[in-house]
Amino acid sequence: MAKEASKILDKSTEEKIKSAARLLFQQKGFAATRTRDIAHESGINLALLNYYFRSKEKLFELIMMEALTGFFAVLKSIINDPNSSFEDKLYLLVDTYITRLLINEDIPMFILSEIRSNPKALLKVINAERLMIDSVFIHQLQKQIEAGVYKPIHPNHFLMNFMGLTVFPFIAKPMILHLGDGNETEFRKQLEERKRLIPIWIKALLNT
Amino acid sequence: MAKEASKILDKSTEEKIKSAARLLFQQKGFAATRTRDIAHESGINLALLNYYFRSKEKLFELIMMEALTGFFAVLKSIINDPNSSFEDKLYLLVDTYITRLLINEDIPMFILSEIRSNPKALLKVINAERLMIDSVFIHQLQKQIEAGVYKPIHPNHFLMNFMGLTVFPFIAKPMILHLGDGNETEFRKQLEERKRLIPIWIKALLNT
DNA sequence: AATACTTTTAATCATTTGATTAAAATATAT
DNA sequence: ATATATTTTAATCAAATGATTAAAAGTATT
Repeated sequence: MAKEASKILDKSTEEKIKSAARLLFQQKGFAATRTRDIAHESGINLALLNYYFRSKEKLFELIMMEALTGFFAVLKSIINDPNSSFEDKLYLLVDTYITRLLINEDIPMFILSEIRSNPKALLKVINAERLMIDSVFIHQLQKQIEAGVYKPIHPNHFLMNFMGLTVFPFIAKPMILHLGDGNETEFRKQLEERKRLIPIWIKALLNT
Repeated sequence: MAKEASKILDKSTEEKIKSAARLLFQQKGFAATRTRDIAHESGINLALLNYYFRSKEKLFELIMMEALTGFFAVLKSIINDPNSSFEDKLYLLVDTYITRLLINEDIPMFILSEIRSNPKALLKVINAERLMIDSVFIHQLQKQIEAGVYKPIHPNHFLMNFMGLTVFPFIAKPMILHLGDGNETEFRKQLEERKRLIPIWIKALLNT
């Protein structure tokens, strides 16, 4: 096989394009991103984008699919682990997601705003229907409620509370900074604090 | 003056365009909205859009400004009312915003995603710098904390928790429906429930 | 009714934008 | 070294898109 060297180069340009596309799609969304900007950002010729990925749409689908599978793979593995307790999962989910989102702050807005533009296409592809409500995590919560450890709560409320507390700050960051004291370093420090605080708060909600 | 009759017509077409623009901009965002779609949606000739509003940008700025001022006017009047207690404000904010957002579900995603594209331009225009942190609402919270009614919490955490619990469900609706039981009627009923529940939960957080 | 002003329309423009093509450059195989 | 295959480039295309224009239609004023 004489493709080793070229395959490496292939992958290198392909990956350059993907990285630039990831950056721009996540920052500006599909509609506001120009293929020329992706080409420029990755330092390649515009035609190479179509050579490697056929079209802007195809490239976008690839980037989005990778973002979604990355997002849900971690979620699935945590919430359906039969060997960890409800509380374990709570800590692990908050810690894992805040850590990941501090590295890539744009992911939540990217996923949620593009899902809003095209909910069926994007959500049907990933195999996540009733993912939460049928999970070990939620079953464990319901067991705890039945056992009297926590007060009754509808799983949907729990889900909204949990995601709201964890994910919302990343979505609303510019507004929160503006309405608050506007210190970004402080903001990131507070997000680190929330790894510890959110599980405590969630448990407080569950006792109310 | 001979403009009365025509003024009414003016306003009617102007308003038709604005309504269509509001609908499409809020649903699809600035970049994905075509002026032709606005024209078609409002049943007017494409040229009238420019006749009345000069450009797509200008029309967008108008729509966005009205959305922002509507959003913040209510907020300001509630959080700086010296005659209501902290708890009063809590109930009123949650109730007012959930009621409004149930009528126009797209507003939060619209505002937050467009602010993300252009934070300085959009946030500087509205006079809301440190709006929350310098409000009577937050001052009252701090008094209550000093008085030992609530446990200490950083105002930013409070703000993120409060907004997260209230606003996040509207932003993540398609995903929440997909991860949960997918019943939209049920979802709306749960949002109604949250008017009562969020203040209770917030107070639970503040006691933890 | 005649005139002036405002609103609306159809046609068209200029740019932007996603995509393609044919040739050049580079790498691989014989 | 030559031939073949792959990758890259510059030039160009066609459609989409925001905007303009000049004429038509409608309304108000005298």
